Amino acid sequence: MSVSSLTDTRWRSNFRRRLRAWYKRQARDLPWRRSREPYQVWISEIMLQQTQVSTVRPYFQRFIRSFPNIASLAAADEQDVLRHWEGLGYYRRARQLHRAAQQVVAEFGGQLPREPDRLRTLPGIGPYTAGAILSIAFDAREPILEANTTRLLARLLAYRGDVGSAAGQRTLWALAAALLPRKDVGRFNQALMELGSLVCKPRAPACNACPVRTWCGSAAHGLQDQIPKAARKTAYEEIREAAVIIRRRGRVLLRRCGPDERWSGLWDFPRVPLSAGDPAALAGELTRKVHRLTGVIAAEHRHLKTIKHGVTRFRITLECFEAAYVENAASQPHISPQKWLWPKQLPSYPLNSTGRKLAGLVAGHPPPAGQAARGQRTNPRRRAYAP
DNA sequence: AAAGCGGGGCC
DNA sequence: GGCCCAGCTTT
Repeated sequence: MSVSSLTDTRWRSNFRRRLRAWYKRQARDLPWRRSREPYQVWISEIMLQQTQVSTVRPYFQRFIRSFPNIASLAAADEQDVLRHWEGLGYYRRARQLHRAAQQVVAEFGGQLPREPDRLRTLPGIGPYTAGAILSIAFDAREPILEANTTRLLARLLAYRGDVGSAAGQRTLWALAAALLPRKDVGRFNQALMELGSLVCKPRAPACNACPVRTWCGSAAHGLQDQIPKAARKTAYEEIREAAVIIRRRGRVLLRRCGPDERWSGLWDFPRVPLSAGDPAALAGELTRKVHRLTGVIAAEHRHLKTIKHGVTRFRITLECFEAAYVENAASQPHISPQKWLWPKQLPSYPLNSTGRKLAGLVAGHPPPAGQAARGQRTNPRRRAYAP
């Protein structure tokens, strides 16, 4: 199959027929396929950005139950929306989705617009998502291009260039557009993705089970393992950080991540970068950095565990500590909100994944009785100051 | 054009 | 341990 054969009408209709027949038999029963309501299509497409189907499945159901329509999402608390996103990653999606719902209410009368240009003005909706919503929900004749179809179409074309380059994107979008049927466009687009996901897989594609192998340039030459060309360079950076559970009379200190840091909008235990100094200086470094971050002085650090995790281009070794509150000695007001929370309150705050793990430790290990008593002496109970 | 943004599945 | 995922936005 080559770009020049795009003008061959008969070829394209045969391709579409084979693909649809396959999809009719093999389509998975996914929650978001049970409704073509624009709102539900929208939610699913945002959740599915860079996120696998199996991961999204339970999130979608809970989200729709809690926010059944655009108006209820627009009226919700951002924290509540984030809580439904907890664990899904790319939390900017949730904040943008929330803002977009408010924009739809304010500017579009509460209905998703059917015009591509207006749909694209909503935060979080780019070329793919707009095409997906318009074709699936409104049966508009709009192409899509994402991970599955990029691989599928590149293999069909035996495209040897970089599929991520501007030229590669132009070529593949053009093919996606040229293949579109006149009607039932959404089902066709989903069939392309499904084929890419179930058959035309990244490794060991099941070419023998492929309904469109006849037209595949890669299968014809045995190139399916080399196309698309892998252009990924990981280049991780190893860093060390520390997170501290600071206990104060039964409660623990949480802070909300600011707009310019990771996990913006989510809550986390106080977390600081750790220099690779000698272990003896660790306690002092922790006390100093946590104080600078939170205004709170904590001591008697006890190491709990080490968690390794990755985010974007960092491999993080996270040293988790427990510490006792000494005093609040903030030299300046802190922009990011922070709160002392009872362990039972933690589940109602949106946390990042390591924060969630530490929250589990808090619940499982209540503070020793002696520590609470010591905290009480150094910090006698008093009335809260009126603001 | 490249970087930032998460977390889990899978080999 | 590295690759991958129904991408979008900012620099």
